[in-house]
Order: sequence, then structure tokens, then C-alpha cells
Amino acid sequence: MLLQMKNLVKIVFSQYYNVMNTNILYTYLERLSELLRVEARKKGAEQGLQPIQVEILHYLSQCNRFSDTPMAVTEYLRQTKGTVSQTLKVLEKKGFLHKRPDPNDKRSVHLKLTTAGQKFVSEAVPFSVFQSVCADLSSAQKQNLEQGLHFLLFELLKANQAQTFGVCKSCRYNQKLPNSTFFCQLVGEELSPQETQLICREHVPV
Amino acid sequence: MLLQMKNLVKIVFSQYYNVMNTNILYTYLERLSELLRVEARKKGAEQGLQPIQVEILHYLSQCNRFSDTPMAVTEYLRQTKGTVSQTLKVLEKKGFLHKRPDPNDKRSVHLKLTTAGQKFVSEAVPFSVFQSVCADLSSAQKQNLEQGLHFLLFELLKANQAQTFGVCKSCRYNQKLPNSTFFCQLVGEELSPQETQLICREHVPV
DNA sequence: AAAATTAGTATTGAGTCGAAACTATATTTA
DNA sequence: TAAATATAGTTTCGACTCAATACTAATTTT
Repeated sequence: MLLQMKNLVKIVFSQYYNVMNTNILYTYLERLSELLRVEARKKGAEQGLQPIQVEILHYLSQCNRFSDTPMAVTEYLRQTKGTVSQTLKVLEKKGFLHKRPDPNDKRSVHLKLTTAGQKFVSEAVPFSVFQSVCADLSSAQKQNLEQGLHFLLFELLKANQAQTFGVCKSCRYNQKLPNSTFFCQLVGEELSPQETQLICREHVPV
Repeated sequence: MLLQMKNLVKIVFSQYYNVMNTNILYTYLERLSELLRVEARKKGAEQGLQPIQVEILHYLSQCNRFSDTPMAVTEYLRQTKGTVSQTLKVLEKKGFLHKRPDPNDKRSVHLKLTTAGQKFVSEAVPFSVFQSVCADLSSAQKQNLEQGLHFLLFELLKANQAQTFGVCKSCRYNQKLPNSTFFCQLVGEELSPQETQLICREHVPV
């Protein structure tokens, strides 16, 4: 590398300079994004999984029972339903999830992780390097980052008129009942405390 | 949507609960990353460009004259040189860049954006929605975010033994000369002030 | 009862991506 | 200085993503 640079010393050729007017935040996010993607690819490759497949498994491990359908995955990942349908087919064939027909709507199916799917997510997401780097953040730094990213994410989603896919705990429709359970005013059903920590496609921020 | 949820009220079926042990920071980054990618895809689609092609053009608009080769792009995006070679071929065919042989090393080529390439980057990166959302951040928030992301990015790169690809201004080898120019102690060449704001593949943080 | 909407699948073509094999040039070493 | 090694880049292959389009079947609206 050094040697190669010694040669570069001799090089002289014209060079236009681009003004650096681009947002540094964008550059950081773009790089981090690419890095995460490459990391997810590496992790997934051990099981023959693509990055998008890893993301789908991760989503399915976090979503509630109203949000585990192909359409919900489609909205979450902001892709077309055809694309998602194909990828789900691959994941099913590989044994990471299976489909259960909805008992009430015959058009609809529910996606459930198999044991292999759950195992993969719990072991591989988020990958260990990321976790150890996060551990080095001070709690103030961590909170600042979380707040900032939350703001960016939700504002971008708002601008795209997309669902926020937050957890019930932070949803307008979620109501605390006296007996330490919760109630969703949209679906009109009771939710256990654990359930309020899962992602919902109908989430509306308070 | 509402109507559909009314039906869900009737649904009763077993549900296992996954413990939410995953890092919220990771989930935010993963989603932001996917959102940025989708957005880049949309922007690029108008010109027939894929997300990765947009990223390559963006990189080439920011890198210095020692870092505009296929190998540098490969390292920056952390992919294989074969993949990058293919993508560059497409970008060249589409008229967004052209290749210039290196006068000193006959193996090497330099990638230069065409006018169309420069025009695309300056208009499309970062996309306008992102810019307007960033404008709503307080300067303190912005600084916190920048610091936090910078930390995550550089620590992850360090963990992967990857080059940091920072700008000369923040490089160990960069030396300020009295006459408001700079000097790179690695390549042994003078750098103009503008040049010190460009990305270098040999960057080593101070 | 007819029309419109919704959930999901299948097909097609351009492109990504890693792996592997390859060419040509440059550097190291013996 | 000749041989071995390293480096920059290209090509080919096969599995996969992805948007677009067309499609089926079920459900809701009119």
C-alpha cells in the first residue's frame, strides 16, 4: 500500500474539485447502512440467507399477531408485494418460516417463524460486533443517538406517508387497564404486557 | 384498513411471544437503512440507476485523486472487485462515468464522473426529503447525531480492519503548510485546501 | 347482484453479488 | 536479473432481488 503511494507521487493529472455540499449526516448513514448490509450478508451467508431475508426474519420475530402477514412485511420494508411474496417463498422452502391460513379471511395468511428461524434471529441479529460497539457508548450518547435516529426515521416515514410500525406501548390506541393488562382501542382486544412490546402495522404515535 | 382490523377482532389463535432482547439502536438503523435504500432506488430509477450505482456515483463525487479507482470503490463499499467491476461497466455504458488509464501504472484506471454523473449526484444526493427533515433538527441534536454515528461507523470499521475513508483534513498524514496549503506526508505531495475536504482511501485518523 | 378493493401468487427481464478463473503489470526475492 | 509473488482489473456463472405486469380468489362496497 505504502509502496503504491510512492508511485502516486509522480502522478500529475488534471482534477476537478467537487464542493462538499452534501450532508455529512447522510454520508455517515449511507456508509453505516452499507456496512450493516454487508455484515448482514456475511451473517446470513452461513445459512444461505440474503440481507433482505435476514431483515424479514428479524421483523417477524418482533411483530404482533396482527402484523405477521405478507402485506405487513411489504409495508414495513416498503417493497412490492410481488417481491416480498417471492422472498417469503424462498424462506419457507429453506425452513425458516411457515404459513398459516387466517381462519377468518381466506385471502390472508400468517407467517410464523420455525424453530430454525427463531434460532437464527436470536443468534445473528444484531451481529455481535455491533453489540460490542454499542456497549462502548455512554448511556447519554446512546440516548442521544436513539432520540436522533427516532426523529429522522419517523419524520421520513411521515414524509412518505408510511406507517410507523412502532410498538403498542407507544401507540395512540393503546389503553392501560387496571389489572396490569392493556387494551387496543382499534382492534378492540385485550393485550398482554408482553404483546405491547411487539411491532404493529397499525401503530399511530401518541 | 380500519374495516380490516374490525375483522381481526374476531380472530383468536395461539401466539408465542418473542422476548425483545434486540437492540433498539439496531432496529432504528436497520429501518433507516432500508428507507434510505428504497429512497435511493426511487431517485435512481428515474435515471435507470440501482441504489449501489447511486452510492458509487456519490463516492466518486467526493473522493480525491488517489482514491478514484475500482479498487478504492471496492474497499469503500466492502464488496468484491468482480462485483464492482460489473457495476462500473454498467455505469460507464450508461454515460455516468468514464475511465482514464493511469499514466504510471498500466494496470490501474481512474474513474471520472461525466457531466451527467455530476449533475445526477448534485441533484439527487442526498434526496430532498432527507434534507428537509435534517433542517428540522436543532444544531445540538445534529451534532449529537453526527458524533454518535461517527463513533459507531469508525468503531465498526476498526473492528472489521477496514480503512476509514475520511477526508484529508482529519488525517494523521496531513500537514498544514504556512502558505495556507497542505502537505500529505504519505504521498509526499502538496494538497490544496479544497483537496483536503475530499475522501481518501489511505486516510488514518489522528 | 355488480363493481371495486384487497391479499396473495406467478412471470419476466435488468441488475447485484460472491466465487472462481483469468490477463496483464508491478514488485519482491533469491 | 530471472523467478516468484502480489496487485489491478475483467469475465463468467448461478442464485437471488426487485419493479412491473398480469393474474386468481376472497371480501367489501355500492
